[in-house]
Amino acid sequence: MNLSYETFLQEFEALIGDEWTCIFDMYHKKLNLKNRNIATKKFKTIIESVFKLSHTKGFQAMTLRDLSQESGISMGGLYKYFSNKNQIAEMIHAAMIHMAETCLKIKEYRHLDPVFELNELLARHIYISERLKKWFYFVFMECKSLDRELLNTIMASEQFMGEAILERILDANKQNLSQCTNPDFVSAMLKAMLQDWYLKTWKYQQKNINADQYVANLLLSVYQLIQVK
Amino acid sequence: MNLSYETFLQEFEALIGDEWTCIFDMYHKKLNLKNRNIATKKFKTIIESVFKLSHTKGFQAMTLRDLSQESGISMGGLYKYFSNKNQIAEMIHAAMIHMAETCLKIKEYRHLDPVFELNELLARHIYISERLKKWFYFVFMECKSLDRELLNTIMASEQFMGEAILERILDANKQNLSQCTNPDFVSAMLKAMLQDWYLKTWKYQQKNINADQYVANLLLSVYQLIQVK
DNA sequence: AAAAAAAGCGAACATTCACTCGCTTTTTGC
DNA sequence: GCAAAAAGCGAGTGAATGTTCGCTTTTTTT
Repeated sequence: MNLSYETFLQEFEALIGDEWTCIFDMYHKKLNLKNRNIATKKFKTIIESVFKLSHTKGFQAMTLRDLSQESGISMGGLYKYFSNKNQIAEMIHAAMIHMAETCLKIKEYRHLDPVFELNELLARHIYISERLKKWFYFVFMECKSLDRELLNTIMASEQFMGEAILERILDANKQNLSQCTNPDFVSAMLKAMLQDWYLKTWKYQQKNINADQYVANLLLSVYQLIQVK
Repeated sequence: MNLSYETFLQEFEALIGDEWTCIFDMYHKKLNLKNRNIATKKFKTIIESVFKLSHTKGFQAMTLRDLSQESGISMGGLYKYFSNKNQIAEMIHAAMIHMAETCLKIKEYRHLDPVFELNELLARHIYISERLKKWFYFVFMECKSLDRELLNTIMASEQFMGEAILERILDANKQNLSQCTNPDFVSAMLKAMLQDWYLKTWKYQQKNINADQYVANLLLSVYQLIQVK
């Protein structure tokens, strides 16, 4: 059996619902927001405007007047949904981390076939970053507007992923399923490819490669790179 | 024969000299700078300060007061070396493009063994981006502070590189030197790896992988991915 | 339907920033 | 060694930005 993007999406919805209610759940108390219906819609328009503006001019260069105009919400109105500009970035980061971890950590992979585990790991990462494309892109590009603590969380989960990949390759070698001569480099390569998917979305869109095809190609490359027998 | 980073550095010096005189040559007329000796030194301290500050807080978030303090040059003094803040970014971009193109285009690769050509292409790119690490990183992260024209130049040279890689793979297939079933994906993968080298410098530094080792690993992967016979 | 609560508004405020300019110091040309 | 030119200085300026707050409109509760 192989995971597909469609089945992943179902899993995502069952697990998280959607990103806007997730943000609401995380922050409504802090911000004194009562009406879930209204607030989730506003979060959607605000954050999508933030994504659009920071994609073209960057988060720091985006002014709150820009955001007000783009979202159609007044300055005073905006401030009901965050307490200062930097908190917007923080909310996006924190919610994205929460969603990604919820999605990636439900499965306990250990003690299965390491090559299969590696496939699962890579596929799930592509799928979650496909579902949350703009979130991943934002977090990568704007991580400098962040405080140390959140940044550390991100770095940690980055490293966790890198090590997980490496471990599977080493396991596969140990179990004589593969003979990879440069596991460190190959795992770095695979991580770079996970990143490329959300950093260069336009490129793959232009080449008409969807998430499933990308995963298929990635897994083919894994077989060649670690020389699965 | 194989190019090494050391021999590349000699070539670079012979061709360009160093980055600061390059910037001086490109901009001294516009800025009315007369003393080459003084100006190149100042450019060095200013731009290195820009790299440091924009690495930690981003170019947009960096204020000219920050820059003044970091470089030890007064506000008025700084403005002798650029006419407005955004021009700093433009100068860095333009100079970096100029240096990279000078380095990459001297060699006319066509009509040799395509696999050899591919190796050369990749190696040269790693080496130039190693020599100009901070420049490449800055251009990637801060390209949003740019006007359309310069951005287009960058995009064009990006695409040129991608196509050059792809062509070599297709040629190798055609000449029956390799049998790559997914040339589009493999070329995307190689490009991603070129980028990873200057985006994640700290990672490879930590793993004690230098430019030559990186190239060697990359070339090994090429052989596996395009299945050289 | 009235009253209370929540959501939304935008002009006003204080602050910060990029940038300037009159001046001093250093370098260059003779 | 002196005059002219170049380089360097930093307080001052106007514009723009993040943030607030008294008020209006909409929604919820009773």
